[in-house]
Amino acid sequence: MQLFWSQGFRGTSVQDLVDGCRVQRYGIYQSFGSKEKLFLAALDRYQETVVRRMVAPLLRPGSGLPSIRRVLDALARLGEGEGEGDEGRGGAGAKGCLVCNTAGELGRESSPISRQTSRYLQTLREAWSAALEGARRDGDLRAGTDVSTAAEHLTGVTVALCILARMSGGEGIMRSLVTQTLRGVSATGE
Amino acid sequence: MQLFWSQGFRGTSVQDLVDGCRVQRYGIYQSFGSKEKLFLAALDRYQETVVRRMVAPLLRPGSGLPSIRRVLDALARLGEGEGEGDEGRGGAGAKGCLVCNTAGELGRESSPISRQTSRYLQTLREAWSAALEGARRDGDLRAGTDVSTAAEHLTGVTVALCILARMSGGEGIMRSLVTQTLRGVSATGE
DNA sequence: GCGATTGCAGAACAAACGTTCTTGAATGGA
DNA sequence: TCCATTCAAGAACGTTTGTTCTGCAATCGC
Repeated sequence: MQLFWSQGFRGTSVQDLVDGCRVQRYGIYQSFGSKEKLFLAALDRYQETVVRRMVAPLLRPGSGLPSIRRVLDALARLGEGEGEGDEGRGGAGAKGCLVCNTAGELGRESSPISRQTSRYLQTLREAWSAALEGARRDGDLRAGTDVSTAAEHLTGVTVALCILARMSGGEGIMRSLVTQTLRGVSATGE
Repeated sequence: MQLFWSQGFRGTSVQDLVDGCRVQRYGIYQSFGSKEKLFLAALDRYQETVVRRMVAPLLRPGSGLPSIRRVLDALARLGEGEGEGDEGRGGAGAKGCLVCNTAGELGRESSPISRQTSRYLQTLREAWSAALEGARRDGDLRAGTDVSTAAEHLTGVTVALCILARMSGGEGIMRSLVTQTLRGVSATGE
C-alpha cells in the first residue's frame, strides 16, 4: 500500500514490491492472483485504515465544528514532507491520498476502480455530514446551510487538498482553501 | 497531448503514440530526444492551449462575476463523457485535466514537472484574481472578501473539479461545489 | 538526366515488465 | 527414521518497454 501510495500503480513494479516488502515474487501471485488484484486490495486496506482514521473525529458522537476544524487542519498538513525529492526510495515528495492519486493516474479505467472511488467519496460525504449535523445541534452552523450540500462541498475540498499536496506551489492555496471553507460553514464566519 | 491526457504518462507507450498520431517512432526521438521530454512538451502545449482557452473569459477586460459563473459551469461539465468506458481508444471516461492527472500520477517526481504544476497554479490564481477584481468593481463581490485569498480558494476548487471529473460518483459533488463556491463569493449569496 | 541529400518505414536492440515453473530445504505425523 | 507436505528462493518464460540503427524512396540543385 505504501509503495503504491507514493509511486502509483504503474510506477510500482512487482520487483519494487519484492524489494520493498518482505515478500516473495511468486507468493504475491499465490495470495492475490495478479498485480492489479493486489492493488485493489491495497486500495481496500487504504480506505479501511488511513481514510477511516482520518475521518474518525467526524464520526465520534460529540463531533461538530471543532472536529471539522481539526480534520481540515490535518488535511492542510498533507502537503508537508516537501522538497520535491525522494525519501529513501522513489517517493515523490508528499504522498497525498492513494485514492485521489489513482483517480489522476487511472481515471475510471476499470469498474473495480470506479467502485473504489465512489465508495471513497461516499465515506467522506457521510463523515462530513455527521459532523455538520453535530455543528447544527451546537448552533455552530451558519444559518440557512443545507447539511448535505455542505457535506458535498467539504468532500470536494478534501479532494482538492489531497491533489494540491502533490503539486509544488500548492501550500498557500491549501491554507486559503481551509480558512475560506471554514468561514463559509461556521456561524460566526471565523 | 491527447493520449497523455486520457491515459497518463506511464499508461501511454511510444507504440501508442506511433499508432495514435501520424508519427514515426524514430522521428519522436529526433524531434524530442525522449518520451519524457515529449511529455513535458505536451504539458507545455496543454497549458498554452487548453488552460489558456479555459481561463480566457476571466482575463477579458470586462470580466467579473458572470465570467466566474460561466467558467465554473464549464468546469462542472468536465465530468461529462461518462460511462466508465473508452471512446475509441483507451480513454478512461472523462479526461479531467492533464496537469492535475499528472500530479496524481507522478507527484513532484522531477523538477520540470514541479515547475509545470506551480506554473499551472499561478496561471489559475492570476486569472481568478483578475475576474474577482472585476466583480469587486461591479459591486458583485461579497463585502469583506479578500481578492487574493478568494482567488486561491477558486484555484483549489478548480483542482477539485478536475479530479472529481475522473472519479465516478463525483458528479453531484461537482455541482454542489460550484453552487456553494459561487454563494461564498457573490454579494447576493446566489 | 544525375549524384548528393533528406526523410521516413521497419527491423533490431538490451532492459524491464508481469507471470509462471523448478528446485531445495524445512516441517509434521506415524 | 522415513515419507508426504509446505513453504520459499530463484531461474526462466514470453511480452512489452524505451531507444537506436539500417536501408529505400523521394527530393533538390545543376
